[in-house]
Amino acid sequence: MVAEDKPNIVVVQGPTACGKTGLAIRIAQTFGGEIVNADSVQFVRHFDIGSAKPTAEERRAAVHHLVDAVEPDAPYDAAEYARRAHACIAEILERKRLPVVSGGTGLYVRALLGGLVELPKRNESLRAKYAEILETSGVAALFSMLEDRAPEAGEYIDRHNPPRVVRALEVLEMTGRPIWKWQREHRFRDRPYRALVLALKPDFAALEERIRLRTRDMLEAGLVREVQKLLERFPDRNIRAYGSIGYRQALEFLDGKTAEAELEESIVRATRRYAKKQLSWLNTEPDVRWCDPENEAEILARAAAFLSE
RNA sequence: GCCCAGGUAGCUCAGUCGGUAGAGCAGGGGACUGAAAAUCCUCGUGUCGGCGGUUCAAUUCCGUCCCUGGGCA
Repeated sequence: MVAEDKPNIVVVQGPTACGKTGLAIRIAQTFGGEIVNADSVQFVRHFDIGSAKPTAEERRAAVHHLVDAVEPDAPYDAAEYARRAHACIAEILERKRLPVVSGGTGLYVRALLGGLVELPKRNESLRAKYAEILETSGVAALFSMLEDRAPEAGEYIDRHNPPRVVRALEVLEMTGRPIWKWQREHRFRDRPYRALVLALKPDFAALEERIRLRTRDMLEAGLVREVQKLLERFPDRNIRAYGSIGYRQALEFLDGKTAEAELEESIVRATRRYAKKQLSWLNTEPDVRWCDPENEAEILARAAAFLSE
């Protein structure tokens, strides 16, 4: 397949609250596109207020896909996301429209644009076993299980990082080969699309202000009530999305661990830290084009140029 | 006014049987291939409330003053 045969897509990335949704909508309207969400929390149903899902008005302004795409208690991950997104993009292309991927979850976008290693997906029964070891003996015990079978594990795997150690063990068990060998052969080298990757870089002080306002809006819109209702329906606290920003803090508040006066501030802090991490992730992503989210005209011009090349 | 407990990193606090101090959180930097709004790594000089005294040496002991809680009047 030569480069010219690959379908065009536009990707909008950037830190949380920087205006991705608005810009994606403008791009979709201008070039006849449909939006494909790339945000791991908006992906989940019923987590609405805290994930800043597009409003009804925004959804009218442009078609949105992969928002509310999985149930909170269903297993999902970056690979599942990528599968769904590829299918979704294929349908949009069928309709002769432009896919506009928009969202802040760096790994999801990377999985979409570069692919993940083709490996077996998470194995729940193995994981149940590992989870028990983790609980009773800690990560060190899990890591030494890994090291026993693959002595060079320390060079490639974060020994204190449970998710990494678990996946490495799981892959070793299922494929008989260390995960890093697979990864070294792959290196996100799939290139299914010809993508324009726009990374929005806002003025940080202005972003902090937007984060504060947005957090206040979320609380006023009933974030805490949303969490209470979610708990009635999904009482399992291990549900992934409960750990995400806003939800985690609201849960702590409901459990009496945080005073009401501190709730807003704790969400703002976590959000700001997250924004920084997103920026730092994008710094090492290849092929991103940085742009100023305030300069919509320039962004549209870049997209137009890309599409007519 | 008297009694008690405190005043140590931005915050909450530990500690030094006298040799100028350390955790958690916050903050900075970084990593990131099926948990990714997650997870992990890394970075700690601050008149140890002020002023005196004892001592080779005081944040640590003594005195005094100031401040904050709580109790008794």
